[in-house]
Amino acid sequence: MARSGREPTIKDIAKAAGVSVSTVSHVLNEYGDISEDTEQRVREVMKELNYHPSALARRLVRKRSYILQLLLFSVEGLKHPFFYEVICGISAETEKAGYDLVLSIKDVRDKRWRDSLKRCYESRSEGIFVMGTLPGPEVLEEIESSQMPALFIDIPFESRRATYVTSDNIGGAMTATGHLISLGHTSIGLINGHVASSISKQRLLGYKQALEMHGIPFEGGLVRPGDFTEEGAREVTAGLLDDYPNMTAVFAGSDLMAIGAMKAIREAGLRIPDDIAVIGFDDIESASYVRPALSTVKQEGEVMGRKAARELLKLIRYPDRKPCKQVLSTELVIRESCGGGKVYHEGSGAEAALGV
Amino acid sequence: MARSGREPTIKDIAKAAGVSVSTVSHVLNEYGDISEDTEQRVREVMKELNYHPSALARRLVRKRSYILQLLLFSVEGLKHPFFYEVICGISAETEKAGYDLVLSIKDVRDKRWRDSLKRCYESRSEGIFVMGTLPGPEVLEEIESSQMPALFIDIPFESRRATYVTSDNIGGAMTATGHLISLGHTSIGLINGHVASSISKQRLLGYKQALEMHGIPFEGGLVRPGDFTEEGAREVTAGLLDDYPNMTAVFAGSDLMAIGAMKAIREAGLRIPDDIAVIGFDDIESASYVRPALSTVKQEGEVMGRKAARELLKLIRYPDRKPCKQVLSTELVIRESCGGGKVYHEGSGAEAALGV
DNA sequence: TTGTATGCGTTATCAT
DNA sequence: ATGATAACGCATACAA
Repeated sequence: MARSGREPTIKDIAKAAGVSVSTVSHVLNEYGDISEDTEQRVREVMKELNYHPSALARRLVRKRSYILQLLLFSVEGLKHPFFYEVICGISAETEKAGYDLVLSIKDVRDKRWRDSLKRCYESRSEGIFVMGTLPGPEVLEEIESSQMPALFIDIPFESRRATYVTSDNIGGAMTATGHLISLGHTSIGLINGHVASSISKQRLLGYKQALEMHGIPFEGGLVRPGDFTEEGAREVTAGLLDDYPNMTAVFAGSDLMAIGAMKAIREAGLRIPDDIAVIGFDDIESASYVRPALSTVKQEGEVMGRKAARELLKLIRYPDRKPCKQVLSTELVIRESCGGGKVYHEGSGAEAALGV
Repeated sequence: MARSGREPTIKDIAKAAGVSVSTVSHVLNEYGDISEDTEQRVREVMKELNYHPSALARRLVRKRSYILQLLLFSVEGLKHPFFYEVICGISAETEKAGYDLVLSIKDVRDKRWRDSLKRCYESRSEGIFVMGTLPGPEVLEEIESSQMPALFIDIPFESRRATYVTSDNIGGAMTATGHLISLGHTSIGLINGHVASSISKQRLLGYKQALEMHGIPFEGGLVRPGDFTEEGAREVTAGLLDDYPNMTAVFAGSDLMAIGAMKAIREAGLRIPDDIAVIGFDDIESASYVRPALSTVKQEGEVMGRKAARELLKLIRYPDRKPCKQVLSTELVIRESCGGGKVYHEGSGAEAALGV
């Protein structure tokens, strides 16, 4: 046994097995050029000494870190369940590929995000995932100039070594708006996210296109910027309700905001969906719990994470590959908050039993 | 400039600045024994060449990885928002301490969890966080025998180098049950988690103690093991409703299960809280969205994560320190699902405006 | 099939 | 205040 307190090294194994370090190295890396006998002996010694080759040393000599960074810009108070799903997808794929995933969660207001990137460079991360609400465009510049393969989640940024995955926000918004129109609504409010956010812009676009397709004139006042929070949406919706008494439906840019909108509607003494129909975006867990259950546009977080990971791995593996963005299709989930629709079965059939 | 394609090394900096590598190293590590002039020059060169010292090399020579592992055993379909909060807390503290946090999410059913640990050893992780539903007791044995400092979340395991943080499950369960009792309920169902899970055992204990304190006889049939899922709780509750028509309240071991219970209650044609009162555990986001809003016992995930991280860091820093477990207090959050109580204000005052 | 020697990019020890 | 040099633990080209 090696001196206690010290991790056994490849030398210890070699000595104990009576061979050279390179022989040990060869069995470690399965070169397949070691005799049955020797290999057996070496493996036994490794077991015996509980040997684990140092990834630190291996990474240094191979000049590869096998590390991927996940940088998440989080907004306080907005613990987005959607992120959790995406992360699960990313983790599954990167682990399968033999990478370590280093997680870094930064508050958007934390000005020290450069420190996180610096440490990411020092760790020689082979690539990076970026998600959440960017503290500013400098993040994009910084990452682009770093030349590091990068994959953005729901942040449409492309460069020579970077690309993104996102949902079909335009299509999803069109579907949502179209659903409301098909139910007879013509005065539809839009509670959007930050105007700066790209997904908000796209959803506005989809909203407009749906209106246009059905010959409904666009009314700018019906569009209000929320901030992706429940409370923000509640306030904005209250204003909308005051200004547009004829409005009969609301499309919110996220389920969280839809829930805020529902509160405002109820506070105004109106009923959902009888007086005002509501539809959201995301399909978070809560969407099926609120009453009435929220109709929404579903995004598959885990799938998004997996696709992101696979793309980043390709970018790393084939440095000359042109980054390829991916737009995932969305799915309309009809529950109760828009009325009139059919009931969406969620496996258990519980919704159906509850009646609409 | 260094040959393109290669990251500049400390040698490149030394050469370009006309000094030795050790001088560069000294400014890098702020020994404070380099002349103003030289330091200035070295720093300029580093900027110019966009130099980032290799953490790989540094870690090897220092024999420290500055890496912490986060192992999360996840149950499919149970995307626990609570975990997300805990992870945020862990990330914040570990990053502050200068550590990289390597995230690994494994499905409980995935038998290859040993691979994750193996890679964790190879990376020379200085410590590990473990959370979620363990695939078996072998995980504990494995981690204990590894001698690695370990911190478990909501998994009461202690050894020479390991300990855990958890909420006061007994106290929380007592509070919840006591709340129901104080509202006049005497026949109270308990939808618990897996019997094997320690937190379930503790919550059962708290439930029993509360009954005893108020002289209410314990009725074994009122206790049913759920599986922490919404659907499981729904089925179990249905059975409970059939078997105990006199039951007037239900305490669920998690908010998710409470929501499932609510569905079953409604399906049985009963009203909440008029016919059956319901209280949960966790205080996840959805708890405030369901109608009626769910009264529950709140656990602070982020705080738990921060405490866990601080404790693990101490364990690493002081190897002879006795691991110190932490039990965080819980808080009763009264909303609408138990009736009779006062209204809990959630900042916005929206609940109050909705009326109860 | 196995061994020897060199280097990966740092830090640290010892000189000067 | 600065420099030369030996580790750190491994992989690999080359020799035997």
